Amino acid sequence: MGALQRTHNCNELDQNFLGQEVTLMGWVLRRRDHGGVIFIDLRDRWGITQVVFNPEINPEIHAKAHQLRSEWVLAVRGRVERRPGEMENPKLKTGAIEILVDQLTILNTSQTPPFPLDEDSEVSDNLRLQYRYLDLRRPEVAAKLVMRHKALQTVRNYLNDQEFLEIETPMLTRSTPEGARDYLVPSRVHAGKFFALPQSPQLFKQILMISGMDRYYQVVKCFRDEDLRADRQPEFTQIDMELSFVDEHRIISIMEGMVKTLFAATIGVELSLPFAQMRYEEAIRRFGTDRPDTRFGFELVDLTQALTGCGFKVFNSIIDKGGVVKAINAKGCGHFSRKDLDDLTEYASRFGARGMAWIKIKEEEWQSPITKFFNDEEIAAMGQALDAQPGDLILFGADMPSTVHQVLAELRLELARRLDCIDQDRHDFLWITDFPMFEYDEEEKRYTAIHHPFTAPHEDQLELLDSDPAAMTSRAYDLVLNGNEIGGGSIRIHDPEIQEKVFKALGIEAEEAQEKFGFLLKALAFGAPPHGGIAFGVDRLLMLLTGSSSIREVIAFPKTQKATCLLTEAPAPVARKQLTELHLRPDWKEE
RNA sequence: GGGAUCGUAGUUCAGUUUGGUUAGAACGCCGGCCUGUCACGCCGGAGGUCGCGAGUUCGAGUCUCGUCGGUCCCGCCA
Repeated sequence: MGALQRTHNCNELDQNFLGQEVTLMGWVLRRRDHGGVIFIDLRDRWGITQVVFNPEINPEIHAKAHQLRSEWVLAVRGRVERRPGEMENPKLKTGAIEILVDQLTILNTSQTPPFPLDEDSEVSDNLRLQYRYLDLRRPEVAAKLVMRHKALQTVRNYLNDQEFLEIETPMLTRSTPEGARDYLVPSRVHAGKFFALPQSPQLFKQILMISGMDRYYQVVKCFRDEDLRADRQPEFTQIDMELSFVDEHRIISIMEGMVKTLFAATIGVELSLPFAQMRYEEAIRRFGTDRPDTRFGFELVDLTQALTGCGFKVFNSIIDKGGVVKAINAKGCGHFSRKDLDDLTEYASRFGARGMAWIKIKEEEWQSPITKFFNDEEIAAMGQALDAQPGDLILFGADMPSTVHQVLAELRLELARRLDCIDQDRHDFLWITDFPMFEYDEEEKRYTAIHHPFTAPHEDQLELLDSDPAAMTSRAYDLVLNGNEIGGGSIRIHDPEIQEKVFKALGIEAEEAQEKFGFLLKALAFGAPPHGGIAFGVDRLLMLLTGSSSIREVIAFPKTQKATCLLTEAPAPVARKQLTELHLRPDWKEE
């Protein structure tokens, strides 16, 4: 008798297979030992099938089955039987049948698992990540990796159909200024020199366009050595793309097709095209953020003009210093208690608010510690601007614009969460366009690129490069879904002269530009086609598609918030000899 | 770099407010019984560095300080 060969998986047998001899392989999910008959739920990647050991059929095998325990690995051969009488289990796809076992091979035993795999019980991240291989056996966890696979396959098929080429770019590349902190790899061959892991394949994909590849994509790991969040890991995956001879409209329309295909294939949602678009300026003005969640209201209203010269000193002095006063009308929140308001104020303070004025709109009066400072005209103006009705609550932000915007943007999200007024079935896609080219960095006393230094400005604004860079807008675009940035890109500069001017505006001198980006400038001079691209965050996208609360859930082997891997215990010390080879001398205390 | 929160049996958690006898429950695990269960049932049993270290106290799971780890957030990062 040879070794058993698997004939089916644990999710495919039903009445159509009655009477067939089959062989299944999998893990013991649960055993129900009645002394006589023994039931085992056998689990594999696909599902669960009940296998039965009956002492009357085969006493020897039955005795052997008695010792089976959780997560032992089995091969069973037997006949597919209809379950007797009322014994069907509607919860299982295979619930109408069972396997009457006449041959059992124990392929492996297992220690008792450190946490239960058979239910969706809460297990600490600590344990889950330490025993990630067990965690991944849980169907609901495995399902997320399955969906990730399906999503990537769908995207690849779509892009292949659109004549994109999948091309790999180096993981060992050079560190470039701007952007996030690099992960560095010391060179053994060149003492004192370092590779950097890519933050994105930005320059390579542009060079591929210059190479005439025309359309490139890659499912690619990117690395940023910054602190982690629920939606940020130090290594993450992008669907990265670049196209030649296109403008932003063409790119946006191709991407909309891709996203529509993706949503249909993964979660069966039919999106209607095209997606909404909004200029950056409008997003900030109405929502305080460049990634607004448009599933609910509470929009920002600018009261600066209406309240200039008002009797409230706090507002006045802020306006005098160039600040703004904006407010949101929390419709129907007039009943909020003092504690509710204190909580919101405390919440606002996390984002830089130094206080939060509020007004409760009552039938007979405006109830607030600050109403007395305003005259009738000001109150009327506010009431009209905010559409204030009895029962409403007005929340104010008064500070420099960036602080006000951040605070009110976070407050409106917090309000929506508290009131539970977000329609979870909605998929609000929104393109944000016309970002500023530059923003002024107070610390470094220079302009930095909002997107990156290769983003093209609008051509009719080129003369502003010298006179007023801050007023320039770029040909960049982000795709936002329900308040989450899931992708972003731009049309690039393909003219080396403009590229040099942009570097100059960023305070990067010609010499430095040559040293750091000389290879790109040189390439641009050899007939670079107009081109542009975009990249999607695969992990965030999958987090949204699976309804997960962290991207760790959709990454097979994620890192903890302190950027360690609990499974492998990386990072770890290395032998002194390895350091010497790399020309590194440790200045840390050795164990 | 900073703030918040959690850490008690293999797991999930109660006990910490107000320090005081032998630290409990459920699930899991082990043993026994059980021929139709599917979260099987019944009976019995084992299982604890209360994260770690100092301190206060006659006495610390409980109070104080430090430290380690998980998570969330600010800064940082597109």
